[in-house]
Amino acid sequence: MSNDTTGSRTGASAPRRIRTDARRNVEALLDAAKTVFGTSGVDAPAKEITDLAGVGVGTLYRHFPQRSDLIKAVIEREIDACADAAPALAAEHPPGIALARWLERLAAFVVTKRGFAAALHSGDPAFDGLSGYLMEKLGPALGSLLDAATAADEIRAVVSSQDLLYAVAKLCAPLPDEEPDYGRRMVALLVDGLRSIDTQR
Amino acid sequence: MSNDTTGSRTGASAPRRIRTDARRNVEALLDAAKTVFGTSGVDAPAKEITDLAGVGVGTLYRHFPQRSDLIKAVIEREIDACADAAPALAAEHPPGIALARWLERLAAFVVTKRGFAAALHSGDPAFDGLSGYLMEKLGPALGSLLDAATAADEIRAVVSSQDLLYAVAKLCAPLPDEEPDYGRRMVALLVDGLRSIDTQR
DNA sequence: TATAGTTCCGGAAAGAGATTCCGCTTCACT
DNA sequence: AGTGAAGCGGAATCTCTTTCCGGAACTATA
Repeated sequence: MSNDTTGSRTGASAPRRIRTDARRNVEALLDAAKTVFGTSGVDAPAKEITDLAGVGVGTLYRHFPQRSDLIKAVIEREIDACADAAPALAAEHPPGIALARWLERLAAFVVTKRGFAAALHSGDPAFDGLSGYLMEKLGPALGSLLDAATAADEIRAVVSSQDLLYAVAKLCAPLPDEEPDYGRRMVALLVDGLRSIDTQR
Repeated sequence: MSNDTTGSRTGASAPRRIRTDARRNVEALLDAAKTVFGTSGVDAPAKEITDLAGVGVGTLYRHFPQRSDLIKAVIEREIDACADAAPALAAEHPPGIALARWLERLAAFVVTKRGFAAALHSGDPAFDGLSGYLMEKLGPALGSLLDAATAADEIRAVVSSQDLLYAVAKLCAPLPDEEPDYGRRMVALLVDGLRSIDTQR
């Protein structure tokens, strides 16, 4: 009676490890959903996703009871990937270039993932917290790039990472009739501005 | 054989007048849709709308074969209302105040109508042209207010109506975790800046 | 490795809502 | 008033979502 059936040190919160097939299915679903969302939009039939993932519908609903759960998971995964790209860039390039490259990558993400801006602006309470997640994950990543670039005297210290993040998010959520790379151009301009140390008095 | 069956002067393009009951139903549907969209979101069941409008589902689909047609029509109607408000404001207030009031009204529209930002950012080609419609209708309305205010020396002539329009549209499409009146505040700030003639050298 | 106890899976079935279709009504014009 | 077109309602149909449960697969233990 007094024995912990799992033997785990973490206690009541982790009664058992997640089954490996379950994790594999979740990954397959997220991959499939990312692809299908890109092809047919976020309102694509569930069957299209489950077929591509090679699982039954039941499995989809087990892991993502609401469609918004699936959308959120896909987006959060992309945000993570974006954050993870920062250290590699920082290692490969001088600070100013690393920052520019990373912002380009962020802009590309926001521009191409229409579903992202749509979810962010949908007003659906299911997506509350998404922009919080964005700040939380990307804020530090951007912050360290920014600090490094500032310390190396490659940019002017005039913006916070939050300022930049929101600026990119808002500028890159394009209006339909805008030229397609309006957002990217504006961000590039912004970065050029930041890096224009030598033209300053 | 050679007779025009309608007797209309406009020729082939207007074979017959639109039936008054049809027009009445369209109006009822738009009113109902506006209300229901506000209450239950743009994905509300069609029945909810037709019931409120007091018509059958068939009637909805006759006039708006796609849901996006209905959404577009509702939004365009609000845009029209916004544009129509300009002359009245211009008649009642001095130019600078009229401009400020109108921008407040525009901001309120963008902020409250979540569906607007969502449609604009959805990426669905069905909504292409919406932002064009916005520019086309609101551009001149804002332009005349702006010209009047500039002529009366109540604001500085530093922005185009398109600049202002896009600025409002983008600033007021709020991220979920932002304070709710972030957009309104930013627009107010913008207007204050425009009107700060006396503090300029 | 064999066993017991869970967790997870697939896909049929039920439910919910969207969309079509057509006989009947209402309107505009003469 | 008569006539033909336009429009209407809502039952029927179709599509997609969501639930449900018998059985398969996995993990922990001996």
